[in-house]
Amino acid sequence: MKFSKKLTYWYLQNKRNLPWRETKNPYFIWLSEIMLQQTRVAQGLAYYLKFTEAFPTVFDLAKAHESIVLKMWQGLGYYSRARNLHFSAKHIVNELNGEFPTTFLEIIKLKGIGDYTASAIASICFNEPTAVVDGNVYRVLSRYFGISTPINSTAGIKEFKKIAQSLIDKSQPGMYNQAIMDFGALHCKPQNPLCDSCPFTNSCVAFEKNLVKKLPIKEKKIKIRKRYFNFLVIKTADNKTILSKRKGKGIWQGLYEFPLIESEQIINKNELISTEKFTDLFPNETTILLHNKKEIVHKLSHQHLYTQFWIIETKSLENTTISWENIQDFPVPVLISNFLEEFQSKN
DNA sequence: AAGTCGTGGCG
DNA sequence: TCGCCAAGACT
Repeated sequence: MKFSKKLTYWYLQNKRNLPWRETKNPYFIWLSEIMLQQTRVAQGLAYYLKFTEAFPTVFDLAKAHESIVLKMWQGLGYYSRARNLHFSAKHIVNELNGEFPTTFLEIIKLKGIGDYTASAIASICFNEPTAVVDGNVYRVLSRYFGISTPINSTAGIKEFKKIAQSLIDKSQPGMYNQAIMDFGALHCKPQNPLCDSCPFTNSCVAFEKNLVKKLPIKEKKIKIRKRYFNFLVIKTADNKTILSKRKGKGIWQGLYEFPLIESEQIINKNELISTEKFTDLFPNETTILLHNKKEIVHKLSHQHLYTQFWIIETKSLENTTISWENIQDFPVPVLISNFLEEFQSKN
């Protein structure tokens, strides 16, 4: 039996019922695809429901302020997705008359949409036979065909896209694409794939050659950088604090945080108050208390952040300050959010 | 084109 | 514990 036919048969019996599978509205499909990039369905689902309720149309999303969008995205990670989503929503409303583009070549022009997402939207919403290649597809195809080309090499990306494109069911491309992804997610899993009950065992090269555990092959290992963060959690006499917006290209762009002093190592109170930034911020007398005795290690994909929260009590400040009651309105990274939850439960 | 960008779950 | 990796895209 043909690969796509067998896959479709499996899908119809095993597919997950997910809210974005009840629609072909490109705005909703777009939303779901962006949210699910490098993100598990279990984690993205609640955000999808929240977004579609708050922003039922692209116009609603476009007219929201970026900070509101980021606040709603808080906790989902990879925040450039939210910024690009919002940017493209405004572009669709202002430049495309509110109409979502209808072909792969037009869809992929949108900021934040690459080959995968353009293929997904074009196939699901507009029946265009463009094959998706995500982590699931790499795994299924590398195992089934016994391909050892690294999936994150330039050659591998081209090779797998070509094979995926050759396999797609052109009569139902949207269903086929979702079928191969669901098969990878539920059956041909990274660890402990269900080979015992697999409909493809009689033709799977990896199964035949006992290579299932070795495939797919991914090259390079990421390097993790250690950083040492000191957040200055200010409490003035009139119950205000300072948050600043992260700018530039690094982590958490667009999110807010307490004034940050980064150091080369873990530092103590004396070392903290002798830094230039500290004396700039607090020329006057302050009370300083280290909130967490042991540094909090926050792990990102490429960085480990060794973090200390310093509680600083001072009279009042000339800098722009915000009220502690309003702090929950600001989009913050999980590291800050976790601190706030614990800190405010005690105060 | 190799590095960067979050967070959480799993074995 | 710790490494892997999850509906990738951008620079």
